Amino acid sequence: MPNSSPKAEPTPPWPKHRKTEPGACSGLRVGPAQGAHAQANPCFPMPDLPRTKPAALRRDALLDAAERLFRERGFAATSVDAIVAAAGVAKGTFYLYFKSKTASLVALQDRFVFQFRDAIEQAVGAHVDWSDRLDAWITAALNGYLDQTAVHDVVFHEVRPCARRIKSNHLVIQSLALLIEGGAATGAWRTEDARLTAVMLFSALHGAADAAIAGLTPLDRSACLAAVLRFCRRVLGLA
Amino acid sequence: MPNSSPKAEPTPPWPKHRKTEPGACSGLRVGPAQGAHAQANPCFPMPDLPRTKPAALRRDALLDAAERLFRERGFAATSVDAIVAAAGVAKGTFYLYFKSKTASLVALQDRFVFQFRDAIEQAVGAHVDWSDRLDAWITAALNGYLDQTAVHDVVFHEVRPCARRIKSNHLVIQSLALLIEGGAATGAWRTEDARLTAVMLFSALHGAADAAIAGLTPLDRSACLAAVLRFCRRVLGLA
Amino acid sequence: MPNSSPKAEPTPPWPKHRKTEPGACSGLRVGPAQGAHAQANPCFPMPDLPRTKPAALRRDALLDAAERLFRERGFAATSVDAIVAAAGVAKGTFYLYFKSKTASLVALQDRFVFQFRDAIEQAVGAHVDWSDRLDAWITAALNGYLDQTAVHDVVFHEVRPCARRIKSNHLVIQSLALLIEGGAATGAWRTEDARLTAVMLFSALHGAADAAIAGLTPLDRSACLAAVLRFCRRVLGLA
Amino acid sequence: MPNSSPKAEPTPPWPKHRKTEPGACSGLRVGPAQGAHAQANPCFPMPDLPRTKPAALRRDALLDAAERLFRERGFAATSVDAIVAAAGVAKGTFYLYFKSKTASLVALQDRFVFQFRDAIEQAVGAHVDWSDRLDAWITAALNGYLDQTAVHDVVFHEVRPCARRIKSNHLVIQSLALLIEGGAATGAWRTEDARLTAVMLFSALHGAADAAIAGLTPLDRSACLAAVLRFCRRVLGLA
DNA sequence: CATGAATGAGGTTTCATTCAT
DNA sequence: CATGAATGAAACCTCATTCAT
Repeated sequence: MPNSSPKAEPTPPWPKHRKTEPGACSGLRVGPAQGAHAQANPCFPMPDLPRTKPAALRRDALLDAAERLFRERGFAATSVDAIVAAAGVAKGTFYLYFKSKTASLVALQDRFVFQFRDAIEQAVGAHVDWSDRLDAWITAALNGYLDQTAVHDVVFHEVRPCARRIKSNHLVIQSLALLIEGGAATGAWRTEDARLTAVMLFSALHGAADAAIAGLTPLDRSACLAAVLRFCRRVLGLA
Repeated sequence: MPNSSPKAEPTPPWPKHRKTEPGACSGLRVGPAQGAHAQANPCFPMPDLPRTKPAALRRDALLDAAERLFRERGFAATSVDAIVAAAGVAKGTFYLYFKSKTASLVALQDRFVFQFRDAIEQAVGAHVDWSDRLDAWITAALNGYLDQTAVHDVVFHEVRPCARRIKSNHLVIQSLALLIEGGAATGAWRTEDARLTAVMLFSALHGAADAAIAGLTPLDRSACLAAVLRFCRRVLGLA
Repeated sequence: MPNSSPKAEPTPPWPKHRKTEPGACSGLRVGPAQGAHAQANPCFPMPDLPRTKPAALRRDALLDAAERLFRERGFAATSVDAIVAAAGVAKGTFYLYFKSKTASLVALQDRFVFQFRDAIEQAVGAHVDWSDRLDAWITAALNGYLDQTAVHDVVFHEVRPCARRIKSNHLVIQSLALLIEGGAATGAWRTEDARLTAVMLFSALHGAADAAIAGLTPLDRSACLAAVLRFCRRVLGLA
Repeated sequence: MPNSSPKAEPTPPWPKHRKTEPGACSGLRVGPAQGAHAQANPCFPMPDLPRTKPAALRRDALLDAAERLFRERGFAATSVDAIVAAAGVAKGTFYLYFKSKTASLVALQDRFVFQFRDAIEQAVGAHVDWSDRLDAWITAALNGYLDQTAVHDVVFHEVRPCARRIKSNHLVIQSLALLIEGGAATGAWRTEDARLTAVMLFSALHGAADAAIAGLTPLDRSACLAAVLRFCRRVLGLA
């Protein structure tokens, strides 16, 4: 891999090695031209560490690298070069796993959604009382959001056409809407339009979290949670 | 005559854009290349309209063109070339008025902010009763938002680091917070934390609007407004 | 919607070169657009010669092209476009090997320095007598300089802040200073300040060469050399 | 340092100009478009200070501004915009006095040459003894050079095609050559080739000054001068 | 599975110069 | 004498993607 380019040597020191003289090569090639990598005695070449990994692991490694970089510098500002450097693979490898840079963002979204939803539903599932379920939902959502802010942002913000935020959170809101409907059906609370209420409550929660993150409210996390819970109960006529 | 310091980047001070004596020149209008001005029948070319305009008008024209294009294709997808073509001026003229493409986006934000705030405050100012003022605020905000969605999106979405949305809306939320505080002070309603309540109410309003735009709720605009108003009143213990 | 901080330049993080999803792309060789490679008869298109070369060769080819063009038209007047055209590669390839146009000039300097120094020291090394060594140094330097004038000029003239010429020649002068000191130590000649004497002798040599090149003196190369040698000996009290 | 060809257009004269008929004026022009100048209260307009100056003064002011900027940032890196800003005039005014940016550099060269030569000849003229005249010449040249380094550099370095340095200093060297010849004619010293000796001595002086400026020699100005004088005398067989 | 040299369209920005007022 | 809005060619540099090995 005769890299004489001035670009910084990619993070991982364990180098990848290009192996051979290609057969149909131009007569010009005078030497082995192995670049600066041939640090070992060329007479006793290292038996080429295996560079391969199970596909799933490699894919995850790439996804991890991408997520970190997207978070740190934004999607558009992150080049595929940077991702592969961070993952310690060659450029082509990236395209072995993702059709495009955008495709890797979508993969990240899937990963996020799956985990986020899972966490909420698991929390809710532990309760039977409707009021408890509501509290659990709100709590899990707020915590999850606060914990994953950076990822959430990058994953849902950086896409054009900047789909309405609501749309992105469709599944999560649906979950809340069902909860609200369920509670209403059993008389736990009253609501005119479960779906729209869910939308607004979720948005309120989101906004409170954003404010907390932005440092615009002096409240700590638990106080924030308390405020959101109170807000919800009031909307649903609980308190 | 070697240079002892081997790798130091020598100060590279040449201008990057023109390397040769320009000689015969740019300003020379030799052909029909009059840019986008030639809107009239090319068979009867105008005898050289003066191309200058008062600076303010030119600036506005550029801003208008930029806003339209940003709305239609997004900020990043809009090239300065496109903007100047739409405005009917040369590329350099753009940079006469804005330091960079990004700077033009900022100018757009300023314009938007000014108008949006103005509209809300004007609507509120027409009422004295606190409840009416609240309703007016909500109504004006929702309508304003629904009317200006496209601009709003482009103007506030395309910036990194995607500052918390809440932050961007700081001024507007502040306005709502003051309103809520004012009402609370006179006993028009009760609230524990005017600021956080404002944040959440504004977010809820925003979310409802987004849902309406995204077509996720079957309600029309007035029904949406009614729902939001009801939501607000409930939160403030009014109804 | 409004953004409270009015004028702050928002971090502008989008990549500057590609704004839309690239989709089907550049690398795709769809047409005959094979760049400057198609040197063979276009009627019988080569079945896609491999375009890759060992990095070192490509780098050298680029450097050669750059040197020639810099010499012919000057650094600033040479565009990267011209360089890559001359080297028969795409624009991006240039930036694969050099971080910037300036960086390629630096690479050229390195190349020149290496060769120039080598030549002088090799010539000197063939002698043991101090006087012979001095003559050899002067001769090699003058010849080398006269032979490489064009390269020398471009390589050391085009940089700002036009570091004192002396500085650029630091290594070479150092070599001369050591020689003078060595001779003085063994009583071959006398000198008050070896370093400053080296500086002045080297400058005198340089000046004589410049005059010869500029055609300001009617002497041929050997006469010029003789004059410089005589000058030096006189300064060192040899003749 | 003088450039022998005084007024010659540096490079082929570039054609220019265009002329068009103004024709009818658009109705769009609404104001006088006075730009940012109208800083005073428009209701009580300042009675327009006269902005005009005698041509010679304005020209000098522009030249001063240009010299300072060229010195600080280099010729190419200095824009006409910067010059006019520094001189406090409008862009067009610059072109009223200089045909191009390059022309202003040439004007600067003339100014420099005139002053430098004058200073040396005046110093020499005060002596009659040949040895004193030589000393005076060297002293004045070294001092003048050390005092005017920055200007000298910018004025003689930034032009393409980087004429041999020797050529630029033609007049000054000629002056030295005549001095050496004169002394030789009267038997004050001996020399084989006055012209070449002058070249080399001047170069040595130049080199010593450069080294001093670059901080490569620990000597102060008077020590440097002493060394150069000693060097010269040795070359001419004086000491 | 993996590599990495090569591509090249596309973008932003600069600034010398003109000319109508 | 002076202005300054407008021009527009031309430069540098980026990076998503391909494909021969």
